Order: sequence, then C-alpha cells, then structure tokens
Amino acid sequence: MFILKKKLDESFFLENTVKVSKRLIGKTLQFKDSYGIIIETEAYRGKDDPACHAAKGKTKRTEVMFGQAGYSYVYLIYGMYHCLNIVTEAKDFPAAVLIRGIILITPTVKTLDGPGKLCRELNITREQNNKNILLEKDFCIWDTDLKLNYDTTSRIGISKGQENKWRFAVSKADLKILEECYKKQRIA
DNA sequence: ACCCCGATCGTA
DNA sequence: ACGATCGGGGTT
Repeated sequence: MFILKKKLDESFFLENTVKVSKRLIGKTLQFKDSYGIIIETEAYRGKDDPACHAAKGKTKRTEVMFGQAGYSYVYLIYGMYHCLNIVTEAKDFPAAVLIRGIILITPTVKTLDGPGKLCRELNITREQNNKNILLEKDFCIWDTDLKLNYDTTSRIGISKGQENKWRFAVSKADLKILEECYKKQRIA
C-alpha cells in the first residue's frame, strides 16, 4: 500500500515541534511487532505553552522533555492511561509531539483514535519512557511515501492554550480511504 | 501527610 | 454529563 523508507533520524525531530507534528502524519510508528500509520498528533512546545507539562519548569517527570530530540516521553494520565510523546527541538528547549492516533496495520488492523487507546493496544507503559527511538531496534518511526491531507484544530482535553491550533488529524476523506485499504475494524 | 488536578475513555 | 483511578507537584 505504501513504501516504508528509512527510520526517522535526529534532524527530523530537531525542527520546530509544530512542523514535526504535521510531518509525522502518514509516518509509521513501530513498537515491537506492531506497526501503525500515524493519523493524529499534537504539539506541546516550550515553557510559554501553558498546556505543555514543562510550563511549570523542569521536574523529575518532565526532565526528558528538556533533553535530546528523539527520546520517548511516556506518562500516566488520569491514573489509567498512558500517553506517548516524542521529544523535539534543541536540548534545554522542552517540547514534544503527542502521538494521538494510528491505523494499526500489524499484527491486526484497527483504527486507534486516542492516545490512551493507542498505548493500551500496543502495551506502551512508563517502561517505555525515556528511550532513544533513534537507536532502539523495535521502537521507532519510519518515513513513508504517504501524502495525506490533514485538518488543523485546537488540542484536545486541555484547559489552557486552546488559542494554539496545534492538533493535526488526517482528513475524514483520507482516513476513509486508508481504512478501506486496510479493511475497517474500529476498536470497541 | 494532605489536597487538587489532569495532553482520557467508556458508559449513561 | 460523569465517574474511574492514581501519580505528580505544591502546600501544611
């Protein structure tokens, strides 16, 4: 259906987080034997972004966001769900992209539309926090030749920072095409 | 030790 | 619209 090119390298994640978030649409997330096309992302960028966990400064939890681009930031939310982010931009500039949705294509086909559902299905937990996905063998993101249209909206579930339209989600039309390619089988 | 709140999700 | 469920971070 599409070509898996190379694993994304550090230069991809060193760019502005908003740009990286847009560019991640259509790329493929791999964790162990699970592969999924990224269909939804959000940017969290710097101490001046009130929705960013790093807005309150560096803490034990957010330390990874202040580190090198290409590391995973996985945290527990609402005591029940995990969220997967990839750290972006220069060291000491705290920023990351939240991976909010994928179309899982292996080992099963499922549309995972939500960060908690995604981590639950792939079994991504805090054990996967602070991993260098530029080096990990089975935890990485692949470049592809997919060109998808996406919508730009406010981020979901935040109380501050709605003015930044930093959520990017594959257009309904393109999502439908992708799901038809891979046989629709939405998660319950 | 205590309190508040949260980058969610499923059910009503 | 609401509750589940618990860790992070600030305050006492």
